[in-house]
Amino acid sequence: MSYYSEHAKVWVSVDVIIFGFDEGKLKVLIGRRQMDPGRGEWSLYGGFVGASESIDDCAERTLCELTGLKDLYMQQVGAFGAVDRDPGERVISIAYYALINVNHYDERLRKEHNAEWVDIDALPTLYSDHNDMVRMSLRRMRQKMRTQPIGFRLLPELFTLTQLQKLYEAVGGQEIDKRNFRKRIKEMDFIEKTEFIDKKSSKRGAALYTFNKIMYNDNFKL
Amino acid sequence: MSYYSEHAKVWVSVDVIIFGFDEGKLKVLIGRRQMDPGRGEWSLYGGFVGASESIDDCAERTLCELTGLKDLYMQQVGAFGAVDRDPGERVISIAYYALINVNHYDERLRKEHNAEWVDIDALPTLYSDHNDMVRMSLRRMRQKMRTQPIGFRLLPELFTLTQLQKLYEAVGGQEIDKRNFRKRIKEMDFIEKTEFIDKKSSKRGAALYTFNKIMYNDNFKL
DNA sequence: TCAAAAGTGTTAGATTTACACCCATGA
DNA sequence: TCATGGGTGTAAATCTAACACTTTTGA
Repeated sequence: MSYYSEHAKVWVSVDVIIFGFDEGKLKVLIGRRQMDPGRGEWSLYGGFVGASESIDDCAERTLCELTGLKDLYMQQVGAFGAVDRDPGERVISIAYYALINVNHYDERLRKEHNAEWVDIDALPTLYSDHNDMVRMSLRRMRQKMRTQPIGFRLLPELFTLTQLQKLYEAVGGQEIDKRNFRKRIKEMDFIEKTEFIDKKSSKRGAALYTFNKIMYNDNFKL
Repeated sequence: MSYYSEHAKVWVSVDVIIFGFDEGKLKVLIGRRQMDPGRGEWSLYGGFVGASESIDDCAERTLCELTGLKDLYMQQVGAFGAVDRDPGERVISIAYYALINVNHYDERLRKEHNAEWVDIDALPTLYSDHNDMVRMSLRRMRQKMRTQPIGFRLLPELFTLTQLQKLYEAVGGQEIDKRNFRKRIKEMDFIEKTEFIDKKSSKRGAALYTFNKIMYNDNFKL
């Protein structure tokens, strides 16, 4: 039985834009493409959608194959479907972005896949239309970040307000006034000051904060 | 030659959410599905992506087949890819929304396709995951409308400020203060008052305005 | 003792919201 | 003449942006 047999089938893949935050910079995880065509070119990670796999599952699987991590924050960006976007065959690809805490990403695994964290402002030319995908993901992620507290996914469990501010600056692409920023954060009751002090970043020490997800879900989620 | 032959291919279709504005209400164009499975169910219009057709082209083609119109405002919403979303076969579908001026849509053509304009607030249950697609399109369209003057695509060339306000109210789902609205519009120099007067809607007559696309593109586009 | 990051409030300006009456006209 | 939709301005409240100094402590 085949209702649609007169129509053409195509390959569908998923490409993931993996954002990380390290050394005060927003980074993207890219690697050298391991297959033809385009072998050796800088590229996003991706995978083909299996016959009995949802596209969301495919994105999660791809992400997990690369990082070993599950339950990451992930959002679909959209489908890229120019006929000749892939130099080999006609492939429609669906882009997803994910946010990871770089410290959760096993270095061994990273090296194994030849993956590299690259500064978002210093991205090389990527395979196919992957630069477009990154651009679009960044735009979406920025937008989301303005209205929802997703940034925590890029930070350690405990973080200082300076770290948080640097993150927002890196994502937004512009500096933020320290006092105004802290004022805004203080109003978000789901960002809680902990008893811990970070002594790494300064002599004086900075209070460590944490994101209370339960509080957020109960009291602030739309 | 086939680089990816070990991977499965799938059907990919496009579904279009066609928004119109009539009688002060935001409407969606839907029809009775003409093929199995699901024949006779309320459904969006869609079409399969051809082997040598980009997804954007497919969306335009689908839209044109139904309405006879080209160069409409259209935006991709995203890919829907649950394995069993289509009751017949595994089909991944990419949703696009389009904005049309209902007066440009030939009634004859509408009837020929058994298409109906349905109030966005009174949508029946649609085929497959089409209700999700509409919901998501509406969300996106709302968001876009807040920041870009796309609403004009839903109105006649010449429109009154009351019409424009009603449109924004219908899309946003809430009433707007008349004076504040007009103040805001007055600041948008690309909305120009014409010499024409609409006498249909009131005894006194209302000034007709138009959207100056060139002015907008030159002076306001980001 | 000093360099380096942490921490802290106030004020001016800009934006947003609320609100009510007169006007012109066709029926 | 009156019912109907068209058209207009001001003031309060809220939000946003600008701005500079003191604290702590390890080197």
